[in-house]
Amino acid sequence: MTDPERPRQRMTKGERTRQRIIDSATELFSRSGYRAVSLRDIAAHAGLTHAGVLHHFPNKEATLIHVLSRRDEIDAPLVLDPGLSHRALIENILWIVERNADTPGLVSLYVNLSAEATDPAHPAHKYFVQRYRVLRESLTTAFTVLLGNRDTPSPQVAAQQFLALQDGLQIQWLLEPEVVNMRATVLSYLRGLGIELPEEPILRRPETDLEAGHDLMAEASRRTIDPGSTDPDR
Amino acid sequence: MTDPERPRQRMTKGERTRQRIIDSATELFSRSGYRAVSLRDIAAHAGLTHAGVLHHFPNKEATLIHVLSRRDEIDAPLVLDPGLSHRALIENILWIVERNADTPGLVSLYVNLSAEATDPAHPAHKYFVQRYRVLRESLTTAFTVLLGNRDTPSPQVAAQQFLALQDGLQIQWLLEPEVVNMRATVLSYLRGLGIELPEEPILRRPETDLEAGHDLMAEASRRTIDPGSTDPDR
DNA sequence: GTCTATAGAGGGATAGAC
DNA sequence: GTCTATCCCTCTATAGAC
Repeated sequence: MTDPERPRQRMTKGERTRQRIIDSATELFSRSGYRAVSLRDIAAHAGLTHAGVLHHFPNKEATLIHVLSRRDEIDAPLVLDPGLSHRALIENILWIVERNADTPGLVSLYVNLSAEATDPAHPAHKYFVQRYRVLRESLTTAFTVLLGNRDTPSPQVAAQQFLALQDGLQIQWLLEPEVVNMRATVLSYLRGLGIELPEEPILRRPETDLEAGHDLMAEASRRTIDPGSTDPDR
Repeated sequence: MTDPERPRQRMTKGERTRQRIIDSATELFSRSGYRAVSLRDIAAHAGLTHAGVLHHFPNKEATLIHVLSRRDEIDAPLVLDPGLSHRALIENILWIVERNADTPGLVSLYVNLSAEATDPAHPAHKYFVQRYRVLRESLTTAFTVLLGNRDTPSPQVAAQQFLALQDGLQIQWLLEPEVVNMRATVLSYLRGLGIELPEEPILRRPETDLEAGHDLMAEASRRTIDPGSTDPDR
């Protein structure tokens, strides 16, 4: 899988084009969702024709798979590293909430996709089912410790509430950014659970094992298209 | 506006067809969202051609407006009746949560539409902005009283959290209905706020002033198409 | 009130030139 | 590696017959 951190100079021309295509797909899917964006839209944004895009990816669905995979390469280590403390997991999620408030496009991508993907026929359906399973599991473990001997909510319910709160807030925030403070509202929920975190934003990205948790998407990808086989340049 | 309670016998043929079209549109939008459903899909489901649909509605957008208006005629009195007590408002919302768990299509409609409609260019954008404004306002007033002299969360934040929780839970529930109990999880949130409600479902629809709050959609409709002018039969 | 026919735009995907 | 050209499909919307 392409390493987004590798300097562009060291990439082949094909790799750079693939990168540009995924950048464009990310931005356009973010704005309007997967189904409403055409290959021609993506191609125009990336500066080539739709046939050019289909030289690098076998079909439209493959571009979506790559967009999601790349997000996971960046974020998965923050939440799936098994070496993470329970507190660090919550802090890292809070950091993501914080960063989201600066990247409305990214938020829009996940809001649109997670809604579309509730349809079992959607190409990203399995991906989102898997995603929420993994996140709920991690959070349930963390809350089991962090909630101490509280009896309500249960760690399982707290995990569902915590994730639901973030998703729901994103919709309200996209509709009216001025009236919703995602970070403060999530913090307030955690305080209600007796979990105190610093009021100030974290700013810098938390340090992580960059190799951790990269395979959240792996199963879903394999069921559809092997991303590795779609690069005719290597 | 058509009264959905009036017996079908007393409707003209045109009214019945319009009703069937809106029923079909509701079901299909619920399954796949607005943009992914075509007029031909709606027409086929309602048992006529797409040209037949366009005889009753000037364009696709008008069907969406009518679908949303009809939902509001049913649900708005439950949350916008000014004669409602603060406790009754929360109970009515809980009743809606309860009913939602029996109507996945309806849940899917709002999940898909509220995501699509975060785009300012979406025909239902203004509608959803308005919808959340009104709901937050009602809930803020209710929480101002119900939270007593708690200082955290503020009534405004509680209103945002309460709505966000419901929206986010719907996504998780649509993805994996077996692992999410929407009613119990919302109840647990309210208990955390010190608001105790009966553990058992409410079952029957709460009684309301059926005329209350019908104009949530009115402004948004007027800005696009006057629904009254689209029925050539009257 | 509903249909067929059609216009005109745009979608995904493929073949083959360069 | 990228293009043009093309196929074939589906979309929204309109015109006009019945």
